[in-house]
Amino acid sequence: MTSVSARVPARQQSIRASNLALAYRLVLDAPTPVSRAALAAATGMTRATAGALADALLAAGLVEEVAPPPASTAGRPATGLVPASAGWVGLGLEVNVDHLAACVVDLTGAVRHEVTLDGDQRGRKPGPVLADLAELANRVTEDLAAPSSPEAGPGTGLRIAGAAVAVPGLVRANGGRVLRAPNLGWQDVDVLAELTPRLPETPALAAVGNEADYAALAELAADRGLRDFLYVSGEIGVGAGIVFDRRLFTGSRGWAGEIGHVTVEPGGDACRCGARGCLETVAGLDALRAPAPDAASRAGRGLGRAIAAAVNLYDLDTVVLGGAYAQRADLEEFVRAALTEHVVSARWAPVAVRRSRLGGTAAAVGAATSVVHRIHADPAAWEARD
Amino acid sequence: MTSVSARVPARQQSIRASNLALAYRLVLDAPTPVSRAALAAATGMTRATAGALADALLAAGLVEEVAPPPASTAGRPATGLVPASAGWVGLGLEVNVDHLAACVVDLTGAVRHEVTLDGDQRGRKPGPVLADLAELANRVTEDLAAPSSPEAGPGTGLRIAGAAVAVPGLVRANGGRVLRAPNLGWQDVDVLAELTPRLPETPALAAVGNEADYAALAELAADRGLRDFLYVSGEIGVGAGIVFDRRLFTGSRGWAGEIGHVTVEPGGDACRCGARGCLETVAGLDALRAPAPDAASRAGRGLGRAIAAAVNLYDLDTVVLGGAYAQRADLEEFVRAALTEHVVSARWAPVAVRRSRLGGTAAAVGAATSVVHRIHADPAAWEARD
DNA sequence: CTCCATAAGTTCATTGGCAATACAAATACC
DNA sequence: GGTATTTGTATTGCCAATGAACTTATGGAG
Repeated sequence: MTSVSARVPARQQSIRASNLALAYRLVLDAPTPVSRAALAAATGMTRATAGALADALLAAGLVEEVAPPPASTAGRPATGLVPASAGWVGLGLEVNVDHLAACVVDLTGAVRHEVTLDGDQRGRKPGPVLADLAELANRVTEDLAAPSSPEAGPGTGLRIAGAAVAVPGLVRANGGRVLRAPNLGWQDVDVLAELTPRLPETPALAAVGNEADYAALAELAADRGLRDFLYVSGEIGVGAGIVFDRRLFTGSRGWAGEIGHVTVEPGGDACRCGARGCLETVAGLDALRAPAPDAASRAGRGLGRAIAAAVNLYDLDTVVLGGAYAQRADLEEFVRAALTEHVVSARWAPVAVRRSRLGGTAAAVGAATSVVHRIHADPAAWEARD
Repeated sequence: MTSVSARVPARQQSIRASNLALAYRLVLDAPTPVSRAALAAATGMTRATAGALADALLAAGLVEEVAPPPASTAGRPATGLVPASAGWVGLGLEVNVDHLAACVVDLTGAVRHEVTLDGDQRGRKPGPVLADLAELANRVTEDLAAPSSPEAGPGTGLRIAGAAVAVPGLVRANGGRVLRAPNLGWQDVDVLAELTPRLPETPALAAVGNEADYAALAELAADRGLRDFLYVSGEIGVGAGIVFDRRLFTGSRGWAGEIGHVTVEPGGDACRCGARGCLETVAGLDALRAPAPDAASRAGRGLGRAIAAAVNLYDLDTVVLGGAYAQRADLEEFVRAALTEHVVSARWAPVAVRRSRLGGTAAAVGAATSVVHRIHADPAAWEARD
């Protein structure tokens, strides 16, 4: 998920690909339909060029034309362009401690279909879990193929562009291999290899990623105002996704955001990881549910210190609390207080804190969104595939 | 220092600029002289294109041709290209607590000239300090202009491309304004506005940045093997520079890497910033020099926890200890132990820890290097300026 | 109701940069 | 000295963007 400056020269088609992505980005980000002329004006391209790129996006099925609004000014009315609501969609899958989920997100970012299967996955072997997940995924793709399914909505003909799988654990970047998912009891599981043969309807393009990272992407898609933020997911384990410049920051190996093992109580309780005083030992669900009377304040303060460390180190302006934290207004207050106290830049630029408004399947939605993002980022690659 | 995806369309000249930078990068990174044919082979460009770009770099004075090596194989011997040792250079300036420094770095990354002025700057007003710094800078530029100065070396005719100033404090990105430099006693100082009129020989291109960030750049330039690392500078304050994918990561506002105020002893000593238990209170120079018998171990453990937090959050593979820490082998051991204990990924990928081998003016060198990096990154912008 | 101003969108010749190919130059090996 | 081999250069064609002219579609003035 990290851009690597390729040692490949730019050719004429690179500039076209770049401009096509630029034009698409404007259509995607605009709150209202965009005309070809507006595209040209916003970018500095000529209307001729903007028109040609718009036609290419139309031909690829990535945008749609909408009827011009009632003309209020002189001149020929503009035909608007909006992201296509039919055509390519992303498939998002999620393995979590207490449920499995599959969902489909279209190019507009809308969730078109979602299926969850509740059930404790702890202690189950990866094989059966992934078999269940594949069945869920195939049910979703079959629903999409059904001629007049209610989920498909007005624009039928949704085609899966690719899939991504969210897992609560450490994933090797570019590998599709889960190194360690302690709360599932998994160790070194090749999710891609297990899953791919069981998903006949889904093209090869697939990725495996951390649950918190994908949930952060879902949050980004849901709130246009977000740009640089920390998403903290509180479950049995505590993970974080960092979004910088509207892109996921996963580190070179995909292991960034391991906030759960930041030390918040030196010499504190022993953690599963072998160290002492990790955030997880005071603010993981097991600790939060403990009968100790000060569990919540202890968790809140620890969480606040860890988040303040992340904000100090990354220079972020917003923190979103997700997972189980989304229900805990008390923790939010502790975090807000800790940021005011510990973040150096807070006096110039206060850090916003809020709880996620997304449901329990944010990671699945984010995984699907990540697939859609690939199309958004490089529409030229999707021109021929129709 | 952060790349912002500009909403500017790619033109034909963009592709040339991109390819020129690609060719230059290869020349810069190669351990031995590079031929035009090797350039073509490495990138996939045709020899014609590579040759044209090489000629452009030569004409701009950014590379030099060297005599072909004694031919060992059949075929026409290749004329090698190396980064130019004459021509454009970067000017780096540094304000620090106990010294001022100015230095010049050429396109090969070599330090061509360096001047320091020792003296306690604490409590002095910004005006006089910056006047002294400007005088230092002007002495350096005059030395360069002198026909046969020993510093200029064989390739005289060094021209200042721009300047950058390192300051131990919080700097607003793109502003040139120092918000707060507690150890200098500065608050809201417009360094660029103060300095620019006093530097008649230096072009307008100038930047102001954090001392630790620039020191990290110097470290990067000195060690080809570095790619993603944390540089921690221990002085009165404790700062960090983060380099990710060989680029400085400063956050969107330039305030990333504020490790000095990560909480390492909850409820600990009061810090200048108003909080308690900040890293600075246990591992800043004042604490290290304190007579307490456990000062070093306490500092080492606190430093280790803070660095482990940064490594967990950023997914880095190397830590460089700089500033006063560069002399402290004892601290290095504490940090190494803490990383082994607290970093989740350490069992798959151990984190390397080492002390900086650069001297006390690393920040000045890094500042000059940052100017050189601008030329390296966009050689096309420097074609006409001759 | 007609004409004109205005804005959107399209067509076509021109321009800049790279690819492909052919060609010239310089060396090792037989 | 001739041939193979590699480097470097010149020529032609292609692609995508530019700029200007042209067509289309609307509101408003007379």
